[in-house]
Amino acid sequence: MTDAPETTAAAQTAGKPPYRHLYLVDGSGYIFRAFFAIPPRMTSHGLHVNAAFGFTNMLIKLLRESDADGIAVIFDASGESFRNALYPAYKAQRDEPPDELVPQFAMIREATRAFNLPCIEKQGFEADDIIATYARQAREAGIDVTVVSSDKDLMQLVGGSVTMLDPIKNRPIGVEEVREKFGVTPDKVVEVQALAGDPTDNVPGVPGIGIKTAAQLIGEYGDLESLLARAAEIKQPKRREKLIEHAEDARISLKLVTLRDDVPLEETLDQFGLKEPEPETLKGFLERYEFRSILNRLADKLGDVVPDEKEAGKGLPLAAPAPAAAPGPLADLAAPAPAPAAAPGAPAYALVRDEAALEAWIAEAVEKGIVAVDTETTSLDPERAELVGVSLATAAGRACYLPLGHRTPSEGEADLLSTPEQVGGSLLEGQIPIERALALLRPLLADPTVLKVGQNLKYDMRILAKHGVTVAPFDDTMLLSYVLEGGLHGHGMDELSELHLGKTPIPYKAVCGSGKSQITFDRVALDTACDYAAEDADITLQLWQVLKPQLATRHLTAVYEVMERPLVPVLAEMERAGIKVDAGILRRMSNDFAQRLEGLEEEIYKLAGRRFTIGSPKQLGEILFDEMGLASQGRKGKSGALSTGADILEQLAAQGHELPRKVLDWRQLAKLKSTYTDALQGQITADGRVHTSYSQAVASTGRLSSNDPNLQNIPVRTEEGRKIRSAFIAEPGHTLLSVDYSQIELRLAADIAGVEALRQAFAEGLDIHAMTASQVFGVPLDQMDPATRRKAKAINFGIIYGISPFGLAQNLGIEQGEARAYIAAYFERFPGIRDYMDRMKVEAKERGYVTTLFGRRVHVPALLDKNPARRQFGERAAINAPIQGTAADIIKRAMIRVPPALERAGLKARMLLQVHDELLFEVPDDQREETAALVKEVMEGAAAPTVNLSVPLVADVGQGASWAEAH
DNA sequence: CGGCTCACG
DNA sequence: GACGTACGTGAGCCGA
Repeated sequence: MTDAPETTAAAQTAGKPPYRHLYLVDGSGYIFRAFFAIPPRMTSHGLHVNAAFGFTNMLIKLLRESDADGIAVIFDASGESFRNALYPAYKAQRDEPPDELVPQFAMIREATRAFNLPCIEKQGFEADDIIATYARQAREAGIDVTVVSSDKDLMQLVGGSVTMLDPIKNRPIGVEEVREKFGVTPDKVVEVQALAGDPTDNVPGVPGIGIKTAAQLIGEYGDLESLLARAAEIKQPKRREKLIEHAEDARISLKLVTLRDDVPLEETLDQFGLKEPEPETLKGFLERYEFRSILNRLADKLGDVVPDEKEAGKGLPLAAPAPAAAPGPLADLAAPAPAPAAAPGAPAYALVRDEAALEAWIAEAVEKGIVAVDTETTSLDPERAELVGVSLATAAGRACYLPLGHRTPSEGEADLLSTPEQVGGSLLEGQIPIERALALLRPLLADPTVLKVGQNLKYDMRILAKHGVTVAPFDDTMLLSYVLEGGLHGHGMDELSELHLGKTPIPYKAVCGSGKSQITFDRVALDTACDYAAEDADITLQLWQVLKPQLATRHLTAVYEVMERPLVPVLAEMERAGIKVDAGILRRMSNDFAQRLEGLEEEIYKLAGRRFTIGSPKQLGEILFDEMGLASQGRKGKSGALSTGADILEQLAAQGHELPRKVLDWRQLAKLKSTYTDALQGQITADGRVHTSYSQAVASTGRLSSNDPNLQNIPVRTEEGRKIRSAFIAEPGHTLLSVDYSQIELRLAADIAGVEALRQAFAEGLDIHAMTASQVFGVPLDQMDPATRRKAKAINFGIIYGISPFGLAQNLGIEQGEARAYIAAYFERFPGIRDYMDRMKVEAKERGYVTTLFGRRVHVPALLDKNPARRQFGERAAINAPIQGTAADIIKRAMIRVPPALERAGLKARMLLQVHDELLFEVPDDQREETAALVKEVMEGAAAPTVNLSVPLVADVGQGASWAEAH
């Protein structure tokens, strides 16, 4: 090995090393960082091994996934180094390492030897100097060098064929990263360090100069000596004096931070070529410290740990890129390399095709105690979706895809002669049978010691529940983001990835296409599917790593853990339950509407003098305002067209015009037909029920939203519309029970704004709108007329929304001046309201968000907009959000408590729907009364014990065979 | 795909 | 005095 011809530049080496890429691992640096970065971990004997475990995994990763064909691990020798002779205080004030860490120093050396890697240290020198020495030698010998460390003191080595790799973040550190950190190129790093100093190592530097200033000075003067020589030219007096006064400190600092690259060393470069580890030694080491996941992963190399391996290497979950050069001695430790030349830094993901591989991933997840999970299906609608595959991620950049239901791509059009198999496609080979795979996954996904991380896990839970798989415990990155940054941006994975990881995930469109040529995920080729699906799990895990720690630091743990996370399984169950809908009623209504619409259309055309598209605001506007010359309020929309909204048509109708009235009637029926009676029929599934989907991370205030279909906006305000609710029915022998909060937002406004008169009224159970009317308009309660009460009611709503004279005038159809006077009278009577409004505006402007009584943050970025309209919009939102948001918090708390309360009481009711202040249940007839009382009690007490409201919460109960009757 | 309109709390 | 108006949603239709 040593007989290769020497190069002149490599005079110090004993021969030309038989490798091309040398990895110099900073063992001492690693252990400190790993100790604090990796969660605590103990052997059964109580020995702390977290840093050693991380180190071992890191070595395996290097051996398998990098192109390293030479490795040396470098350590600090015990005792002082030559730097102490230069400057006695150097590293003098360092704390003793923690007790749990001390024994791990030896373990890491043991690990290094177990992998048959050289362990290098030298008295009187630090690891960094040794690394610098070998890096220089390797560079001169034409060998690429990667320094595995994140130590800033090593960054001076970067450049040319030398790069660094942060082993904990698994991130390369190149010239760019160094420049980001120090503001200069690597060759100037020591100059900057010398000026800035380093308090942790007691490197003095020049007082008052940090990295920023140092970089700027070095950028200007080139190097430390030139700067010191010309220090008198510095303009800032303080800085000039300090530089002159501390010039000698700076020179000593330079010597302290400059690494020696001439350390006399026994081991030479040619000894660092990879050698196969001794299986018994390695196995002994792994067993001694109980690194079971690693034992499993290396099972095929070490024998008999996982007995039923069929092909060597096949079960290994690690995908390694093919070595660039001839395979090194450990190449055979590496998994087969399916990954082609990927972009630098782009991880190659593993495709799991046999049970052994799946078991290895599961074992790794168990070992890690955390795994990100994502399912791929044939549809976004969980009711119709079929499971196609599952992806798992166990660490950043480490993920796999488990295909389960991929089929042959269907070719061409199906015709009458096609067999069902040709239409449906046949299951591809090389996939673990789905039930077998799920049998393996089931214990992992239910394992109480393994945290499952997902993005919008409710969806995956519903899919997996169909196969009898439950997921617990779990975290949801979408909800983490929602709790942390609700109101600032959306919480979809692509958006979060861009935002937090600076990475654009593979677009779904790129995999499945779009529009007419879109295919379902089960028709995607396995390799493509793997890239896409495993990336999702990988990103999800990385998002968790970014987001989860922020919960505690921003004091949002309770919001997440008490109100959001526990709601997920509750919502999943409500969605799964669905609500029974009588299609016959809807069909008959649709037919009725169709007939009446036809009649109305004839009349409208007659009145207009011609046929036109009534549903087109543009055409209607032309008829009304141009052809018929009706006077309008002149309100215009963004497109510049005059508005034909209901309020405008209402005014025109009030002026005695026939056409606007007819159009209003037509619109009402058209809306009911298209949005409700027609659309809902198509949403009824095979069980005769409609299953909505709740979005938990959409509404900025903390509310839920309902979609596909939206069951939170089923008509109720008009007689005609309410009929649609009669189609929502209970199963035979059951009753629908509706329990809704009475005036919850107004009650909360009274509490939050501290309006004593309102609180009093609620406490006494008075008619709150009548009370308001008597206060504001001076009418005694016993003489209250409906019109006055109606005005007061509008004002009360206005308060909740962030009232304005214009809005109130609009709502009541009165002059703005009159509305202004009402508001003034209101504020006069209830001054707490105005104080509250001002407080919210100030708070929101200072902090960017307002909070609910339960601590939820609602961000209102519009408050800082320079456009006054948008800013005022933000002000109103800031006023409304604590009220609406607190109400949302309360009903969420109730929803979480109701199912276990029913369970304890032995009641069989199912919670079906939530409509902001109402919960709808399907109850066995004989349990109506008991269930109603229980639900009412839970809802009324839902703020306690976290918040003690100064107003009572009241929930009203209704029941009947249909939602129309129950409401 | 944005705008308009309208259903709900 | 600007700016364009009540807070929060989702869905269907029209027309570019």
